[in-house]
Amino acid sequence: MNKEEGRKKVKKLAVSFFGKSPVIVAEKLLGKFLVRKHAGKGIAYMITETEAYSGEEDLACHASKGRTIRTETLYGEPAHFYIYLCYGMHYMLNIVTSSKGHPSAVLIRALEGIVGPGRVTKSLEISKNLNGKEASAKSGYWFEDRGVKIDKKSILKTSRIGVEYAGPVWSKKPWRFIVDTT
DNA sequence: ACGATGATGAAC
DNA sequence: TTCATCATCGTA
Repeated sequence: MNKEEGRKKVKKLAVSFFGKSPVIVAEKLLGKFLVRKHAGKGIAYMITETEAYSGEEDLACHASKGRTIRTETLYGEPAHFYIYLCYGMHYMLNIVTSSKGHPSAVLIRALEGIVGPGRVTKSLEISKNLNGKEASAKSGYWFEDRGVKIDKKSILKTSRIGVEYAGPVWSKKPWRFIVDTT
């Protein structure tokens, strides 16, 4: 056990953490850490902004198109990464939630000091080859609880970004969660 | 305000 | 096979 781990309790998030509705998981991921194995050590980044995408009925969720090659990952096991290319240049990092057969995921929109979903994947060198892989030491990316407690009152909830096409009902769902650091 | 840039799904 | 669309970002 190294010094950092000795000071605070560090718990890797289990599959069961992700086996819930994406709205719950999205909020609970704030203050948790995304850890990347790089150059022989784990570099941890605190998660500060997320969005939930929930099921085929959610017209903003890619699963609203039904089961396709692309959405297959969303229909799979929770705690697996769902990565796709957006606007031809940016990879989006999502983690599958809920249970197998129930397509849903949480988009990681920002980490501490890295704001924006495209910047997150660029900074951590995440690309499509992580799609479908489980969050684990084996894939090189996983999640940890490092004992940071986020006060409910410092969590900002807004509608999701860039999903106007989903119509008023779904684009206005308050499923974007941000740690208010002001 | 706008162009970059390519996978995806739906139409034909 | 073609076409419009897109969970964005850097530059102006």
